[in-house]
Amino acid sequence: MLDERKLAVLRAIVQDYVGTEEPVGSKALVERHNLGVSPATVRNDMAALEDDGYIHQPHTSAGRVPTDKGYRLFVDRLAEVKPLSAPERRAIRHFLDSAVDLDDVVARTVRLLAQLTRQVAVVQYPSLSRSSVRHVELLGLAPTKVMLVLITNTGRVEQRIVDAPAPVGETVLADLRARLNAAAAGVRFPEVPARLQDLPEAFEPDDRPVVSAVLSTLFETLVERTEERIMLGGTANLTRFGHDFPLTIRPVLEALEEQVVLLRLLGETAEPGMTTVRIGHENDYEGLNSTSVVSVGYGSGDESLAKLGVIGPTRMDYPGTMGAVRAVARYVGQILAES
Amino acid sequence: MLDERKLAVLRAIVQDYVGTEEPVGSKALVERHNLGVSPATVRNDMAALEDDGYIHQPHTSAGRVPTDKGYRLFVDRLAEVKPLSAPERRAIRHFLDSAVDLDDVVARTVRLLAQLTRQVAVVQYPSLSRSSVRHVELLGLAPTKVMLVLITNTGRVEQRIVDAPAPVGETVLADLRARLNAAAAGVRFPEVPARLQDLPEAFEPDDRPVVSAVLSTLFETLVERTEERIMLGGTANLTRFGHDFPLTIRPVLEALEEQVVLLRLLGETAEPGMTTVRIGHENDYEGLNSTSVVSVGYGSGDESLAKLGVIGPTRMDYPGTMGAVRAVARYVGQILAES
DNA sequence: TCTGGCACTCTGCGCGGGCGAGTGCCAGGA
DNA sequence: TCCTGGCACTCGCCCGCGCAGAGTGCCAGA
Repeated sequence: MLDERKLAVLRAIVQDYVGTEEPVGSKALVERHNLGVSPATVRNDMAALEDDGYIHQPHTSAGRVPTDKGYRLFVDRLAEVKPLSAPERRAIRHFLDSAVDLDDVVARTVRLLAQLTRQVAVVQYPSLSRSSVRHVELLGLAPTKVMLVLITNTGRVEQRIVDAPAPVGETVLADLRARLNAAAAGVRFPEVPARLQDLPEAFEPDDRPVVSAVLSTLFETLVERTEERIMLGGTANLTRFGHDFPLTIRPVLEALEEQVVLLRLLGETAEPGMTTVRIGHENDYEGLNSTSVVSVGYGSGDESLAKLGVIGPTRMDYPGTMGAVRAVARYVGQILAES
Repeated sequence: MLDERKLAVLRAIVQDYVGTEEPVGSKALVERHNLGVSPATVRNDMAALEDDGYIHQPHTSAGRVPTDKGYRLFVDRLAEVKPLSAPERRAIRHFLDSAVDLDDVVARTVRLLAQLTRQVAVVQYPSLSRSSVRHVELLGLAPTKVMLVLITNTGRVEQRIVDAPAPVGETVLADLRARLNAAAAGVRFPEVPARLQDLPEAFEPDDRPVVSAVLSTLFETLVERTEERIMLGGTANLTRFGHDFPLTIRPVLEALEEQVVLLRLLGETAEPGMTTVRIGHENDYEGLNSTSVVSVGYGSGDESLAKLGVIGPTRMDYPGTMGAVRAVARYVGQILAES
């Protein structure tokens, strides 16, 4: 069905269209790529490609534009990931090395990705599922209010206010604090609930509701905070999207405001280095039907901590973008492993 | 120079233009507002207003559009801040009440502001410099390493590692923790050093260097961490900006990516409730020449903790926006005071 | 000082024609 | 069998034209 030449034609179409943002015709194609055949032949191939749904003609007398399916084939079989140049790699390395803390690493990564790809960059905070509890602190703020402070072995601190169902005595609080730390200190997040589930029984029946309230808040904190945070940047690059502005850009901006959507977009976790490309309608979210997402897992060592990626028009430079995303992910992983 | 009627005309022009987004002519003006005079009279007034630079004519045969100066006059003398409706206030209250921690309060505030005003919302995290100490926690990590956790009355948490000059015993740590909290709890940051300066003398000479090390780290934390954080949202509302899209929106998006610019935009701090409006060219930043910023200080009690506000086109509903911004600021202040 | 009338200006819009890019098809040649 | 050159055709884009409508400025009169 698709011989070598047809694939070459498709590749050429994608490349040209990405460059010019205009439908590409048979004549221009043979001029810019030495395909070794005449425009007429290319036209036949194009007709075949169109029949198979890889390209599409906006109007009868216009050139061809790749479809989502066409981009998909291009990404899967035709594109070679373009590695970054040595100076670029050095710049990345240097830029990330000067980060002072986790927030800074993430912020810099976002900037970097946005600048390199000239698209919208999204970076998920490293997952804490491998973290463990260093210390849990409880502070009575008011008779029925307790502040819970969780300190992780990575130095991260999370705090929550617990509304207790009954007044909490200072002795109970101290007891609970001691027992919590005895049972949970050094334990990895996912295992904490199991270690603590019997804890309420160590207390007087009157105090158990309070203990349970504190515990459930703690569990929530362990789970929730872990995966949720995302930072994004480079939204100004959306202005390079297309000429038919507001309609294209609005749903994208709306999507970007929803953490949930962003998280789903980055997709299920995968091994570090595993690059995922979702093209146009392959994204569940409707507003992103004309965008593609290139994402990759990053992590220290062989375990994936989180994902990062970029969001851009389906008409994007896939090889370049994939190269940049991968490179950044690798360096971020290294930085995190070192610190 | 500007009699009552001219002011009424200006007010009417601003109101109509904000509503319709189209230059407003004399005839439409007398039809929609009962000014009690004929279009011809209004035209004369308009000519005068234009001479004084309050309004402007895009083309010879077009209606008038307010200038920055016109909006300024409107805001200063003609606009009455529109209070929110009772249901709206209830909704705000309810929405903010369900926040679980500081991050959540800020995030919800941003969403709220963006939705209420249908513009881009910006919320600065409560500043540390005006906060007071709620609790200081010390954790021995290693013989000569102590983690210092500072919890502020606004729910913010800062942590530092202290390198002690000598091994620190658990009893000393407990003693220090107790004394620190006794002396500093509830005290405003700037006054903390004075309260604690004699503290080392309460300890054995051997332990004093350790105490001093902890104290100096604490003082540093109080002062240093001025790096103000900002959260923004509602960027999708930018798409309602104008019809001449990319050119208007791009510099705005670029500005919004720069924390520094945002901080400058919110401006110098002021008392809580003090509403500031910067119109068009009154903003230093060039890219925001066709936007206005409505900002207000918020805080618990009578002291301003930080600012929040919205950014929108100069052609915005100032009374409504100011009302919403003020109301949200007041509620956020309350929430922070309670927690 | 306000009003009604009048002439004038300018933008926006719809219309129609010409241009050009690009196509599909076909017959001839390797 | 596959490629090529040629040819007729289609259709979107651009340009210029003219018209309608909104809005103005000015002036004379109340």
